[in-house]
Amino acid sequence: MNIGAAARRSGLPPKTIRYYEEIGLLTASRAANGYRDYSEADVQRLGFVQRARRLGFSVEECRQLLSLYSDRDRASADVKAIALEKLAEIDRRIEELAGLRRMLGQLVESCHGDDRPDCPIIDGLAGDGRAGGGLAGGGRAAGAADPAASAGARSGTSVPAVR
Amino acid sequence: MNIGAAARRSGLPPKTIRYYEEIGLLTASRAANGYRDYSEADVQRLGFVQRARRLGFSVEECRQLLSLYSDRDRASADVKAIALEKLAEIDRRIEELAGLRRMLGQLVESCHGDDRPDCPIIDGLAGDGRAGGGLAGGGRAAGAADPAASAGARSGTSVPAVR
DNA sequence: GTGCGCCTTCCAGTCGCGGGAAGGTCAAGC
DNA sequence: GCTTGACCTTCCCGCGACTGGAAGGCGCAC
Repeated sequence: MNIGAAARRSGLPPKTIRYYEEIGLLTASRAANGYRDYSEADVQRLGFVQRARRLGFSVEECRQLLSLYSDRDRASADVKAIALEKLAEIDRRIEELAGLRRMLGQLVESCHGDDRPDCPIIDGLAGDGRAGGGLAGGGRAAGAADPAASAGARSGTSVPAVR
Repeated sequence: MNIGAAARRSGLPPKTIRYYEEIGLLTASRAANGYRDYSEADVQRLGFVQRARRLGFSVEECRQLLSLYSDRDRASADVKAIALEKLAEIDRRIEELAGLRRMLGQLVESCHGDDRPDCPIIDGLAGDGRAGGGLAGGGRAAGAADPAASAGARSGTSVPAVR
């Protein structure tokens, strides 16, 4: 099976499949003409990665999950641990966004939104000190309770677009 | 004021301030020795951008907000429109994450997490068809009701880390 | 004069791809 | 046999919003 067919069957664009091969996430055998050649099992793995990505797992996490996938002696606890951590990450991200939403919502609510220049949103951003929320300076954003020993990451948890 | 002092007062790292200058978001005058020199008004603008970024506005949106900030004839409606759109974006993102959370939560719940290899999480990712949620193939993720004519973007809404 | 901390520029890397160029391959149609 | 078009290959560049580091200049205290 050529890459195009594998792409249609797995839901991943050919470019992405090549990228995954380049970074060593997946492999593909080659036909005599140099074309990549995918087996049914390959397509299975491609679909596996596609679904894992759509659930919010990073490519590196997909690597771990793939290795567990093909490990017949895995402990489901190992899989669950990864999933639980991702779940916690998603929760943190939701909390963070909820905090943003709260602050921005307050500003928006207090703004008349007419043709006059007076604007509490601008004032809040300008840091006049009257900002209620966490807009001050050194503070932590919002919602997130703990310093969050977040895994080296800036806030992201990005997921591929569905098309 | 040198860049270091401006950085401490605005909450932005010097690297970021230079970057903002490079992309034309802000400007800085230069002292005789070639050092960047920041006025009080400059520091105000830096803080403005810092707070806007922390609220989830992209750098391009910060550009618009800055221009409204320094426009004495602005209509607060213009500011509010930007903020409302951002609010909607945040809401979409939260919905999307909530959908992920739901699906992943279901998988996690159904996994015993012991030392045996049987694992509904792996099975779900492997696409055995028994996946309840939106893991199938061509479908839309979860939560998001509408095709979402989302502004050219893949899911992101990233916010700078607070430190 | 020498050490330290600050400043400057430039280059490279991050993450997960997408776009597009330049060229090879294959099957269908004439 | 020849062309056409769809497919495939590799390669490099770009995104957003920075961060890290190298190499070198400046300012001030000791």
